Amino acid sequence: MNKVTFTAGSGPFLRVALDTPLRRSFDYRPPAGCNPAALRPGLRVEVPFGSRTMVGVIVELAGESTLPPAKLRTAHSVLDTEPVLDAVTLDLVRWAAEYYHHPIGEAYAAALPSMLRAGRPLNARETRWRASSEGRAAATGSSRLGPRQRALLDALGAGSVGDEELDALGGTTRDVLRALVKRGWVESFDVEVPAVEPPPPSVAEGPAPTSAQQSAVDAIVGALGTFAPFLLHGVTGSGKTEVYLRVIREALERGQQALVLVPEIALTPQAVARFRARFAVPLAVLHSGLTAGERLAMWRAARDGSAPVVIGTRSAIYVPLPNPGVIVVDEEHDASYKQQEGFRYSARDLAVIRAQRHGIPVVLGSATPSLETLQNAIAGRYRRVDLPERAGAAGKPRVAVVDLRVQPQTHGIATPVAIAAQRHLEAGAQVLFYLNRRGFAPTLFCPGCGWTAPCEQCDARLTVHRRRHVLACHHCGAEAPVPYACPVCSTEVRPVGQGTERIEDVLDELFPGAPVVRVDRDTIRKRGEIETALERVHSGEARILVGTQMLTKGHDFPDVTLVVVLNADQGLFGTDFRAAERLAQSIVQVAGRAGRASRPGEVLIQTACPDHPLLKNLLESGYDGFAQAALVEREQAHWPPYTRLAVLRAEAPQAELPMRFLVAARDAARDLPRDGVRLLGPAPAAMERRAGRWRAQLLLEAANRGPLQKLLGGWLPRLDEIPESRRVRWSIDVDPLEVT
DNA sequence: AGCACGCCGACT
DNA sequence: GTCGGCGTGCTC
Repeated sequence: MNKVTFTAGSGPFLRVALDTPLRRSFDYRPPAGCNPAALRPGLRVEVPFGSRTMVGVIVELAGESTLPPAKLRTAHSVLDTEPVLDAVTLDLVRWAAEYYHHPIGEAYAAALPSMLRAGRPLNARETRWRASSEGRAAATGSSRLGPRQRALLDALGAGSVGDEELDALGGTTRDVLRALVKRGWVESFDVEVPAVEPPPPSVAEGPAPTSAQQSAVDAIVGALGTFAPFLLHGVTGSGKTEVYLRVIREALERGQQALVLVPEIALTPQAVARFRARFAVPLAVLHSGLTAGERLAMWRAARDGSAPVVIGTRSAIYVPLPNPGVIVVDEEHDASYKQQEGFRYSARDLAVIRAQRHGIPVVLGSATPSLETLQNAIAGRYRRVDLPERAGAAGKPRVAVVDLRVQPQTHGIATPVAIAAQRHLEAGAQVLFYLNRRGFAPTLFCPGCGWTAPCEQCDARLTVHRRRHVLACHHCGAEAPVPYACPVCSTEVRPVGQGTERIEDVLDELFPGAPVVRVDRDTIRKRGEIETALERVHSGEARILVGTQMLTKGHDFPDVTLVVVLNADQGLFGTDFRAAERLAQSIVQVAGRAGRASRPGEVLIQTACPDHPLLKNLLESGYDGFAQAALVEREQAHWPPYTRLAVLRAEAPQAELPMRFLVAARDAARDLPRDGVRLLGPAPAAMERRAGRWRAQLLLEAANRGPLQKLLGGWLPRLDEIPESRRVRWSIDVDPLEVT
């Protein structure tokens, strides 16, 4: 069947990406009286869309439109005089939208700071709101005020709020605000956002590089000006950062910019300070804690080149850069580079694509590289550079397993571990306990009838939080009071198993003279709190550290000489094909915290399966040995990096809908050229019910990207035609991190 | 996703 | 009599 092509008058037409989940762009006529020669991709436009007006990005100028002329509408205005996104960034976003099969408009929205998304000018200052003097008088006096108005005025107090805070307050806060502004009780004002911090007056030279560092620097610097991906594999403490710093300095001396991506949790003031101390140039730092205005200012500084060094988390991969020389992805194995909802892109993988487009080197650094990256190095696509020795040369830590089946224990701490900890504490050192499970106990159990406290919204058990006196669900956030007795048989219930809270208590008892600091999401709620906690460790005031993942990322503890992994078994039998990789990375990363300075370190791993091949491998031949064995297993089992995956997920409040949708989706692929792509499932998710919603998934597996991409391209547009698609929320995840 | 329109139930 | 529940159609 032939499609009718309309040529609606003569061009140019604007092909515009709009922030909607619709998987296409929209054509418009240029605004009245606009100079067609000034139109370019990357300019933002304000356009009518249904009954509202929206801000979009011109992605293409089209000579003709396939749309009937009567349906074409005219754009209201062009918002920019020059494109906000440069050619490479425009291309990168388009590439990502296609590769991850995400609606183009949402992809562009993800690449822009919120103020630009909202149509504010590139040079805008941030708008905030505060109570006027009349407003403050009204709040204290007896003026007629709605309860919500009073609450907002109280919240404002003597301070002010910006867009994020308003959104966080939620609901109809904006309407309340509007009413207060109208009455003159709240006024808006613009704040000048400090662009970027000025460089320090003097910069340090940095330590002399080791020979391994020097050859790594030489290799990467030698590749400046060409596309060259590097795997920089350096054990913890081998000085990867020093390599980054020296490569970046060289790029700066050539008048180029550097983009440094770091995992979400690692962007600490200390990490930034390390960069700031070395370069006599302004630094743009992009992370989730910025206000909308700050983010725009940083983005602008990167875009116009006034900040030659840009450090940021995942979304910084989309920052426009006029003259990039090198991209660094630190801790490239970190899961936070993959966005886990909505637009599910991998900033690490996009960094390689981006470097290719710019024709520059990209450095993927890690002590525990992902198996994907290792495989790329083995296949010769990435150049591997190793940093073997630990700078400061403390020697390798001694690693041993403690068999929980035979050793006596006190609430999750084996006696030999307690003795070792005592020894290290008496020697004046610090001890770190790692347990990836927060709360007091993972289960509340009835010894009478076997009942355990369930979450009403999820297929999960509630975790006991004793400090806050609640049962909490770690999957949906639901909370409930802690019952004294079993609701079924009235027997007294008790917490079973260990969480970080309980371990903290046990350690207090075992080592009364040694203050304990606990670091997990319950003790660290706000940005900056982790610094306070870590300061207690660095000052020596605290002697024992207990914590989750949070503790393993990017923090150094020079005086810790013993690291205890309390429960390795959780990761040994995970259902996901990446469980072993993740466990190995966690163990190696946390072990890397031990014995930094001149003191030898010791690592003890508690497990009930000391003979598990993964652990034996890791202990006997380190991460490299583990990775080698794991790659063989992946190849035999047809998992990535030897196959390519995509997951179609669906969820709905009704139990049977997601499966029904996925079965129909499977059928919709029946007549498409399959080309070796296998469809596995659908099957209910590992946790079928979560936050009151039922979930299921369909897995796609292929030997190569090509056929998988082709199938997805033909298939996904059909899914909107499945009747159930209106009643489920579905999403596609290309290169998923988890397939459970 | 929004948003409008349209058609049936329990309430000021 | 209407307010409002959510099915369904549409967005250049």
